[in-house]
Amino acid sequence: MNDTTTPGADFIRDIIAQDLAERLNGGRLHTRFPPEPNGYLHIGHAKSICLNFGVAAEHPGGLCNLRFDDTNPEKEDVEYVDSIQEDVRWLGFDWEERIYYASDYFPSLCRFAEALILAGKAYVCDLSAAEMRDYRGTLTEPGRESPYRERTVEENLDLFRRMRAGEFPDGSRVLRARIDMASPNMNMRDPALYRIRRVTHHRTGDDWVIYPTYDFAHGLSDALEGITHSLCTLEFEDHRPLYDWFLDNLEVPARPRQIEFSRLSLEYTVMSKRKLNALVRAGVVRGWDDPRMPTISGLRRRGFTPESIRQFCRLIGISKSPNRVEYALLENCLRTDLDARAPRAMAVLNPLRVVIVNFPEDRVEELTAPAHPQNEAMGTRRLFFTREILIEQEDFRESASKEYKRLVLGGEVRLRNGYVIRCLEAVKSDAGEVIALRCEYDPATLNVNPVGRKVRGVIHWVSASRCVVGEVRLYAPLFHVPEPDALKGEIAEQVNPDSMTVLADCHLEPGLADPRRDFAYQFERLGYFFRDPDSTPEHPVFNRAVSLRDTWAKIEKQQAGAG
RNA sequence: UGGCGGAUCGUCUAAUGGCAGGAUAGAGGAUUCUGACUCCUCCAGUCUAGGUUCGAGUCCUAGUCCGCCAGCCA
Repeated sequence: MNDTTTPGADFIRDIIAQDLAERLNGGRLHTRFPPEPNGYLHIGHAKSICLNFGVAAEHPGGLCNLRFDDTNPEKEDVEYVDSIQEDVRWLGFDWEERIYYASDYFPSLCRFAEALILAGKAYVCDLSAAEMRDYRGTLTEPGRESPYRERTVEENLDLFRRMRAGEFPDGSRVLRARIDMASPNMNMRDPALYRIRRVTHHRTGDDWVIYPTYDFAHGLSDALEGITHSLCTLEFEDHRPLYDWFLDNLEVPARPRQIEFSRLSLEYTVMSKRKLNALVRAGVVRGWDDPRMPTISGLRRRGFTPESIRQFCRLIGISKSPNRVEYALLENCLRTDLDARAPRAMAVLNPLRVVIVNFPEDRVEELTAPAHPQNEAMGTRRLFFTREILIEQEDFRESASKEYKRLVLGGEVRLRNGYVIRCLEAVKSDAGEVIALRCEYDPATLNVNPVGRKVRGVIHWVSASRCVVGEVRLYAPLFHVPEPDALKGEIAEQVNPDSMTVLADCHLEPGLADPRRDFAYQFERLGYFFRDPDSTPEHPVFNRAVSLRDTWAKIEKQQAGAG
């Protein structure tokens, strides 16, 4: 897939181009992707990754760091650190040697804190969390100044050092910036800079009992790394004055600029790590990488390609507008990518037995089919035609209007990559259901259309004896409403109970016994399918990443609605 | 009754005072050994009301609606 179609300039790229033109920061461009390692990355993070790494790659000398914003050990874990790196790499981005951790800056941050204390711009506050909330005021009323706000520099320095030395219990004191308790911006009402937490950190162990807050750590980490453009989502807009306040009041080596954009919302799914975590914990999905999850690992397991996700991020663009992107757009990106590249195969999901009465019982005929109908370079594959074959149950009707382009009693269809067959008889059970078909084949129709008559259509099939039996999992959206965030109550109780359908008696063409593990196949007429890691050599398991566009299903639905 | 931000086809997104364009979805058609892909055609939009201007999606004024903010989360 061509990654460069529709470059899609946006307001952030415009700002950056202008900054570069004005030789701001000496003409340097340096961004960063700053995840907190407290969960798996999702498609919303992909948007940020594509922006940050993308914008850096577009300019000569542009760089993008990977930085873990690991300032809250209570929620963080190395499991997430590892998965995040894997996901960013898989998406196709490279931070080279520039992998950083906010926790690496804890000593520097401490020095910054002391500098603020020395300047009379930070103080140790003994208010409890509840008292602090009370003193903070409300959205419409100013807050009140803490009784500890006027401590001397010496006292503050002493207290802060003793906080760090572990002399005080958890939560008993915080270091606060001394700004303005009457600010209409709540973030400026003497925000907390450091809190006491005796929690083992996944990188620094028990070295620290005080940890910096996001606001204090983030902008200063940016400055320490020489970041020029700090791109983040809209909910941090209110934090920008504070971000700038730290840069203005401390001696920092660089002057990064924070720019905010809208986070991604996708129809029929949730995006908050809290909610995704709840789904995992409640067991309604099989893990962070469940193919129904909007996580990078879930999309990967489902069969999405990095290219399709990057293309999606390109198409949705970057803006500050509220948005909720249609799920169909994501699916379309995958289809477009896979249509060009996915090898073709045949698989029957709901089998119906067909006996070719004029084909000898012991004969096995080898057929050749292209791996891709529009791309000869992808080569060919071998199929086996036998007296007994399997077709899709829904590809046969005893009678149907001529709009139905499949097999009917007495009618002819072509078996994809094979012969034309005519249905002579439907064999029924005592209950009256069709359990098998008796058909005859026309030996003159291999790679040749019959003369003087037109077949109804083309259906897929597999040999009943020369095939492998496997499992196929079909997926529907995790939620049945386009905006699940608006649902009330426990998120785990709201998931679509039919979000996964397991078909255990699927018959696949022989080549699928040992499928490629890096890429999806197109099962012709059904969609794109990707081998699931639950597969064993004896029992392949495939996930349907996305169906093909299904015009017939749409017609049938309309007719059902009209009738 | 506080602060910050946002509003353009159904959806996402361009247009930086000068032809409202693209993508996707939708409708119709062509083609077809995938009811796929591809190709062609069509439908469809500037939140409201005033104002400035030769000219406004863009600037001004007043509204409306939506989002975020009262963690020692990020």
